Amino acid sequence: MNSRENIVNKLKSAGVTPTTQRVEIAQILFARPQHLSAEQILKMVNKGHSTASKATVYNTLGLFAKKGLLREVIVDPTKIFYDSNVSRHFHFFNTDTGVLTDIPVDAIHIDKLPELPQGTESSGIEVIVRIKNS
Amino acid sequence: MNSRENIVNKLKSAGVTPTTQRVEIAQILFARPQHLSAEQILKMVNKGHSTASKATVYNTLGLFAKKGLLREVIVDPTKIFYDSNVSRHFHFFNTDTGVLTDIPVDAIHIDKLPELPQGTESSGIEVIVRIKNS
DNA sequence: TATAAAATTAGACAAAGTCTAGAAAAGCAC
DNA sequence: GTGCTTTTCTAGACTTTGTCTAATTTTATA
Ligand SMILES: [Mn+2]
Ligand SMILES: [Mn+2]
Ligand SMILES: [Zn+2]
Ligand SMILES: [Zn+2]
Repeated sequence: MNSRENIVNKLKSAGVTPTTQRVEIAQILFARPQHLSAEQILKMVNKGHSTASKATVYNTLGLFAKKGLLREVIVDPTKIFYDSNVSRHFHFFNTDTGVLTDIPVDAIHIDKLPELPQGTESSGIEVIVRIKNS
Repeated sequence: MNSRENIVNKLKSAGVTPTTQRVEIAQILFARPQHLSAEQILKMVNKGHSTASKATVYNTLGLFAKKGLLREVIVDPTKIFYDSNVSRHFHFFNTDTGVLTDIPVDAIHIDKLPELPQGTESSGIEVIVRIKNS
């Protein structure tokens, strides 16, 4: 399913040249829907057979996000989470454990959206439910 | 209205000893509803008559947040915003300008809240509408 | 006023992320 | 394939936000 061939095609379709490093990073990310930080990905890549530098990992994650292959989730003040699930959904963030979990889109209903400030357009609505262990 | 006396009482009511530095920081913050970063506050304090160290500013903001006098808003991966409006409301975040703006609570209607993961309790729902200049 | 506890400080330190300049790889024309 | 250009990758310096430490100062209390 997420064979190397599939990943290569996914990158090509998004207009991203499938280099060794990018394919390696993509294989880790797109293996399943998950939330990973840049430093986690850096470590995971360098445990595998090929390697990538810090700069390449950061550049690649930024590129993937720009091309819509990844979603950046900003909930933890110390690091960005990269979400390999780019379909519309929301998040729980457990402040005790630092774990991010998905909330299916239909589990929350939002209506009566606010009027945007003059001269701006929306680039997405985020809902974060902060939770703690009880 | 927000005289020194008022600020001192506000801190005392929250169980915070009103030291010189804390009162100075509080006067800046509670002058009006606003969203400020720690570094902005540090600069503002040290332009005034009294001063405070970096460690004290960070400690004070953390303490105020813990005591419910401030709300931390995490939308910008590079810094925390401290919101002097602790009443329930949501935010626009303009990714082009870095400016955070309030959305009144009644401008968004959320129902059908998700079930929380086992063994957790909610500590607040955040809605962030990311916007960009059009 | 004496003592203990709480708060402040300078500056070292940590961690995430950015930048630079050179090396390597990829793409392209022939 | 060869040469040439453009893109990508890299190590490591650097930046920024934020934390920590150990000594000093302030505040609370008896
Ligand atoms: Mn940070
Ligand atoms: Mn950061
Ligand atoms: Zn997600
Ligand atoms: Zn606000």
